[in-house]
Amino acid sequence: MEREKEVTIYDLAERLNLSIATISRALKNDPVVNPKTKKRILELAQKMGYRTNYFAKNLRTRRTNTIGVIIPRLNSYFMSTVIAGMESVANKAGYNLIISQSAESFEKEINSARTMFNNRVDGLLVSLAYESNNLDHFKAFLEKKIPVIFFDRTEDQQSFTNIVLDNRKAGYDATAHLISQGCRRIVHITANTMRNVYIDRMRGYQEALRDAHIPFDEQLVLKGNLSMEFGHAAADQVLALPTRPDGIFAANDNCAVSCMLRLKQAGIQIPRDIAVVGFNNDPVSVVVEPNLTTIDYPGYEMGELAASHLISHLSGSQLLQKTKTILLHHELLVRKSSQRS
Amino acid sequence: MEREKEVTIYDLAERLNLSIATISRALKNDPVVNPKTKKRILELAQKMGYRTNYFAKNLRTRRTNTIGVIIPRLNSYFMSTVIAGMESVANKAGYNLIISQSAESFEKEINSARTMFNNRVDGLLVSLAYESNNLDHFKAFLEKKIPVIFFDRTEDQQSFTNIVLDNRKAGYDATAHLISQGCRRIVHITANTMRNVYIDRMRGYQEALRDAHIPFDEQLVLKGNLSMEFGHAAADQVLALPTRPDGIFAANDNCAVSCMLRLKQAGIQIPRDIAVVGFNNDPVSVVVEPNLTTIDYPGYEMGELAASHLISHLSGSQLLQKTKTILLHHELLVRKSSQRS
DNA sequence: TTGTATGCGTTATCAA
DNA sequence: TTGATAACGCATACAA
Repeated sequence: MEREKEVTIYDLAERLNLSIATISRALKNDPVVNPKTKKRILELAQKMGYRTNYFAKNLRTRRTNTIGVIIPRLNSYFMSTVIAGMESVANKAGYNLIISQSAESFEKEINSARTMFNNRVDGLLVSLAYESNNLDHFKAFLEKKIPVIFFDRTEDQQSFTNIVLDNRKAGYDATAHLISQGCRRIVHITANTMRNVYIDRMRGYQEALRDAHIPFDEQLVLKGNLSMEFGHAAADQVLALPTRPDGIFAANDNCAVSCMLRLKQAGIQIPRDIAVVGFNNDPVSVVVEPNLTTIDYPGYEMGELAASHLISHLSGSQLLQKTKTILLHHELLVRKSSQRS
Repeated sequence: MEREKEVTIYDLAERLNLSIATISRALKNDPVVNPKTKKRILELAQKMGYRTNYFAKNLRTRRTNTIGVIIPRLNSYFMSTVIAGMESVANKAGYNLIISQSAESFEKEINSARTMFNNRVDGLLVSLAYESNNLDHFKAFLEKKIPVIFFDRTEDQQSFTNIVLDNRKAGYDATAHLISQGCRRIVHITANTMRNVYIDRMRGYQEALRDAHIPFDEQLVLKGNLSMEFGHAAADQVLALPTRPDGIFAANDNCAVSCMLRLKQAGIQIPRDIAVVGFNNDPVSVVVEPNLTTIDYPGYEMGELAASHLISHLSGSQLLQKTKTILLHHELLVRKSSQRS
């Protein structure tokens, strides 16, 4: 696997009878170097196929132009959209993305964090795993002043910036909508975790009930992993309840959809018997029949925002370096699955 | 953005009154160093929070342990599954993935290739853009003996390894199945590009027709970008045909699904009036009603295979370094959308 | 405007 | 088994 030798600034210097210092300056477009010589240098560099050695450069400058991304899973529509947004911004700014999946495991997340740390990423973008219950594995970044931004799946803390939806409000909106359609006995399908996004959506659900003077019934909260399989199981649970519910608010579209499919199999009419609202605006929501009412979650924008926020911080153009929470707007998209009137 | 200073092997050497050479050896677990001193070194390294400086290391060793991945788009179920498979293999082997999206643009793909080259990736995994019509932008890799593997979207060539499905066979299977269900007038919805996957699927379609003595009708081939929007448009075209087709083979599930939705809107019964087969086994195929018959495309396996193939090549454990084509197995999943008997 | 010299943190060669 | 030392390719402080 032998490599040919690379062209370096020494080679260029020798050919042009200049010092490597001048070459180096010319290559980074330093205004101090004579335009004519700069031109000669750049032309020769081009001709000889020179390419910057980023390892030497990084070794010198102690920056890597690399952003680490830790996410639970890549294979969801939402997450791949987020990554697409990040990649687009990062690429334009000359940053590379290194992506690692925690597979919802705390242990793997810790591992990923260490890898990112050892790879000396300039900054880190993280969406937490279900299992993660503390942020100790990010302390090292804090100590080295490497910025970390959490997005979507976050935790309340004072040390890092969070970028999230107003999940409480979104949960409220979804539930209030069901209530406005006449639902009184509303099931909430959510994740079996303390992760913020689910806690907050549930809180919104509860508040909407309270505001409508509907008593909260623990029995109507179904918890699982939000997979399509769990959607089926949830439907079975719904059907087995002594008094049939008339509405379902699911914390994710995939789960809502598979739940709908099972309910329909069982002869339930949607939305007449049971109205359904999901979360995320996954493309599948306009495939299922009736189309699923859902909360639009701007994944691409979230990715762009997280990346650009981090990068502007890194390039120092960010005045306010303080920790904060950034809220993205959501929107309730009303479709057939919930419209009774 | 000042950083504290890092612990280096010099610091360890000083503390232990050893040379950096010994430290370096101990850290890479060189058997030549005394077990006792090795132990002392590793303990101190741990205690002082030493971390390898990969830039120095890479600068010395001329390897980066980084794999570049260039793909058209990240936000499809198939592609994110592929990436997930790659990431899993790469991570275990100590490699990082750098991902770049070409957005189906030839120009951006060239750009991405250059970035990857400049970042000195150890190897490259590529799925070509719609627009790409030559591979000149990968010549630099060839010259530097940096291995490149193409997957899914490839091009016939002698220089690099391809990992693909037997798209011709898959197209044949899909079409033959429709024929077996009594279809005689079968539409093929495909991409507006010369990319291998689509050409081959179409070829299989034609061969299946020929074997069944059904004349090929150019009019029944609908070309577009395979988006959901195009699925709608394709449905409209189908409905506008003078003689109504009785079968549709679409080169991708998303498009097949949106086409089905529109046909149903128009009062067409599926599969009775028109039977439909898709491609990819996207989760949406079991949401649409009736469930979509499709070709199972093992994305995760393809990602794993591509990455492990590349890595074993890089680590030299690969005996056969010759260029070749690797075929993955596919499977026709027969569901309701095509079953007439 | 250009050049000299040094260090960034490793690995690896040669000696001891 | 360990040590001294020379690269690796670049950026930069200081000098000219």
